[in-house]
Amino acid sequence: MVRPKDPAVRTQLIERAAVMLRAREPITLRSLVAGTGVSTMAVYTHFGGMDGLWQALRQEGFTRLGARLTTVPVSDDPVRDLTALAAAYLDNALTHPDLYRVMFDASVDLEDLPAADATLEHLVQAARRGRDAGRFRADVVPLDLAIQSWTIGHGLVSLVATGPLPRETLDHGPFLLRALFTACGDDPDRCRASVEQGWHRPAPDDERSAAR
Amino acid sequence: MVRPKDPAVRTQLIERAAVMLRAREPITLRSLVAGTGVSTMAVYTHFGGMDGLWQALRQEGFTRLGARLTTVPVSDDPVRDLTALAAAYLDNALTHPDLYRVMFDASVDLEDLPAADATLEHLVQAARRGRDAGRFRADVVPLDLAIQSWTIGHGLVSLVATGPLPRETLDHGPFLLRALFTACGDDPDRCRASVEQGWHRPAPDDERSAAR
DNA sequence: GCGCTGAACATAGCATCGCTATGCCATGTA
DNA sequence: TACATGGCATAGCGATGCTATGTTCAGCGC
Repeated sequence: MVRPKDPAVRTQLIERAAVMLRAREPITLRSLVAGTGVSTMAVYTHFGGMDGLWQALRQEGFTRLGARLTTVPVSDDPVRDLTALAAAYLDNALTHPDLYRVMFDASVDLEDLPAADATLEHLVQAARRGRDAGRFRADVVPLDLAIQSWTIGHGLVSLVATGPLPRETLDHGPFLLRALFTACGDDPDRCRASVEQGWHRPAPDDERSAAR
Repeated sequence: MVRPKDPAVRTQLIERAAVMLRAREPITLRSLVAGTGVSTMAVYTHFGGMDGLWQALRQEGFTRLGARLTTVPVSDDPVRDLTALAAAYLDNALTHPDLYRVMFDASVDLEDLPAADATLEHLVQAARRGRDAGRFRADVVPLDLAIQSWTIGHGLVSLVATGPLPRETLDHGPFLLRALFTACGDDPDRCRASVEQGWHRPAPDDERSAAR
């Protein structure tokens, strides 16, 4: 290693790609490096090609999603928190719809699995706290409940963001979450209150404003 | 119209594109027409370009899905039928994963909405029968329940087919459907039995064998 | 402190992509 | 039967991702 590669170039290209993605501009090898001062070869030294760039974009998407989920505060009501996490998931996906599409459009890349698992872990923790707090039955497996919550969130957002259903479809979220949580043993009335609070909790908008 | 366009060419190209899709071969204008005897211009006279071909492929996917759902018999147990429809939806998506991806990957095309609605209509009918039969509460809106079922099915299959989760994730299907149906007023015990029967009902394999 | 080494980067060119311009020809009509 | 018209084949264009080749510069041994 006689001449280290400049990490600033890497982040610059990823950032520019994310901006172009949001602007609905086609991301092309030449259009990506145009105006940056770097040449097309930089994409190959840093990412190994366009495929590597897309993979890096997926990582960036999961990183931003993880940062967004981290802003969800932990309260003494795990069901409310779990709902808030789901709401934050939907909000993030609709705030960065193109990035979200990139994260799940491409064929599965094993390099992306750890990032996806890290995302899921947020839900697993909340599910575990809900079980330990007695809101869910003792035989509820936190990972299973997390996957089921993720299924509802991902189903909703992909049918709306990249699918044929209108945005109002997201209003089914609280009902679906209540159905799930109640089936896991939560008291219907408490569940309704918790989901109501978690769903409508105003999302911290630092992420949204900082991203623009 | 002095020289009518040959409809056989159109179906031949769509069929070939579907085969190449299943074979994981990249579908290219030139590779598509290679060996068919027709030239690249045929794609433009019949589809107006590659975008039109992809749209035709989406239509084909919805058509096959609709045909698959039609094979689900109507019984005297609407909840079982609704579960069987969901199971058939998953089965179809996993039988034609690449076609399924094409159906939902692309940006929403207003031309595709009627096809998607026709798919949804199967679920709406079953939901309505479930409500009229007294299995669901009278205030259950069939369209809402259909959308909620679709959300679960699409969430599961896209997290598995084009996402990071393993195939066993589909086993969460019955639990999620029971949670949903029970939340709509179905008796838990009857619901469990109906979902069990609908989920494990052997899928008619004419579609699967005919497609290969 | 200097020259060598090798990786990062710039440039040019290749194969292939989707698409279009153009000409031929088959076919329905007068 | 002669014509007009739209389907289809051919050739070529701009743009794509990628690679081969040359240049430059940071880091190490002496």
